[in-house]
Amino acid sequence: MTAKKQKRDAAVTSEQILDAAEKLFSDHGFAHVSVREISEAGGVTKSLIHHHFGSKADLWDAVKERAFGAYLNAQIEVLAQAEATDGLLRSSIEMYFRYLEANPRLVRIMNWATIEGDTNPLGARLMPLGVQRIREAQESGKFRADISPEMAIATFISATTYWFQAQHLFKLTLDAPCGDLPDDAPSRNSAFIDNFLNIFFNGVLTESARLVDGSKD
Amino acid sequence: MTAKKQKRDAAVTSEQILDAAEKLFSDHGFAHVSVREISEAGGVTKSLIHHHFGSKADLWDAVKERAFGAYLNAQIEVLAQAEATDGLLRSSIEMYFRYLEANPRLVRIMNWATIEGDTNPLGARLMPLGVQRIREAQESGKFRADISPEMAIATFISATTYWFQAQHLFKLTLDAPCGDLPDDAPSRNSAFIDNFLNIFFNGVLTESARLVDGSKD
DNA sequence: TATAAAGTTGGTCGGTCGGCCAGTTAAGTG
DNA sequence: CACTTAACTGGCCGACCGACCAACTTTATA
Repeated sequence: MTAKKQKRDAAVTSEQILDAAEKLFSDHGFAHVSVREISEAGGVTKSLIHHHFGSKADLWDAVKERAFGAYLNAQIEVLAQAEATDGLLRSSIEMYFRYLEANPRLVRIMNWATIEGDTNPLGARLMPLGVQRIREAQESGKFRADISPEMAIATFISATTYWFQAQHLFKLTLDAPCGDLPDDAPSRNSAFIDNFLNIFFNGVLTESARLVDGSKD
Repeated sequence: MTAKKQKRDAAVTSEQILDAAEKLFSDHGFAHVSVREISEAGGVTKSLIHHHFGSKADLWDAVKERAFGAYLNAQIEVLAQAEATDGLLRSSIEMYFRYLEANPRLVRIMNWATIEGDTNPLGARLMPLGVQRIREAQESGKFRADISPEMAIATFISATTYWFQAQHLFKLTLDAPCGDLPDDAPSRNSAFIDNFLNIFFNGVLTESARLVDGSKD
């Protein structure tokens, strides 16, 4: 162990609290979780939570901030490395989708934050970037000019986000009627994003660009 | 007054309670609302709520059941009257969208129910109906064969539902960067559904069907 | 009208909540 | 080492919660 063991470390303790709170809050929502539960789950005293975070609401804010911050960092990294590639929009959408897939807790936190009226910063950050890309594609004649870039982005954010938000609903309704779809979550997710990208880009591309793209009809 | 006035009417009282509960629950969620608040808002005694509905949780169930039931009745009516028309799928999607637009409280109740793990019956009812229609369109060569009907329906449900769920987020992100979009909610909703249907059907139709449809490129 | 049934009320119970505070212990500093 | 600061603890408090109950009033029934 390179790190010397310490009996007290505010940073470590804070993260323990945040971890426990994130799990409980994302599972059951802010109102359904008590500070006592969090303290027990995190192996700390209830008073210690108030010492580090002030109030229960402040702790919830801290949990959200950490979760959204982690996503934004990942997204910035993704955009930086995807800057050069050609199918930037396509890969960005897929990246966003895969990130949500890999972080179900973030999906639930976003959902709680949204329904409680909070302004989570994810969409706000994504929107202008994507809009700009679509505008460029429209000017170069690849994308149809009669679609609104903002609404196209809203469509993609909505479709992908809600897919994970309501995954257990879709699982329910998909299991019963049709037998030709995969029944494990990963393959189902892949099937969804493939179909979505297929529909989305076929609907967005111009006639000429669609032929170049080589999409089958 | 044809109905004789009664000082006591269980049905009327129940609806008063349900109305107050629906408003408060949809606004703030189950956990954030107390039975006392509901009783005060509904002009009844707290004990009366327990008398009529048993527990707070049972009241919440009753609220959801009424809201979903009202939607299902409307949806059945819509499907019946749209049965004859040609663009059935298109009009069904638009009907669903307009119903959500007209009933923001239902949207929030659905969201609360979903995030709390409840199985709301809306998607389950819509899915098989829409899938069947898409299958027919595929067999008649109007829709592309390489898309999954189930995933196409999931895309449309996701996009439309989340649009209303996160409306205040979109409003926020749409206001700042772009000035060419309408700033009132109704026009914005129309702009969204127009763009979505435009993209969706262009992405779903076959080459030949797209030409017949007369969609501009 | 007698009687049962249902609607309605105010009051109260045990329990849990978030927050606070006085006191204790470990870490940092000179 | 002494001393300050920060991490941490246990216990307690008033407020509020959902649920329950006994009593009272109106409606329905026969």
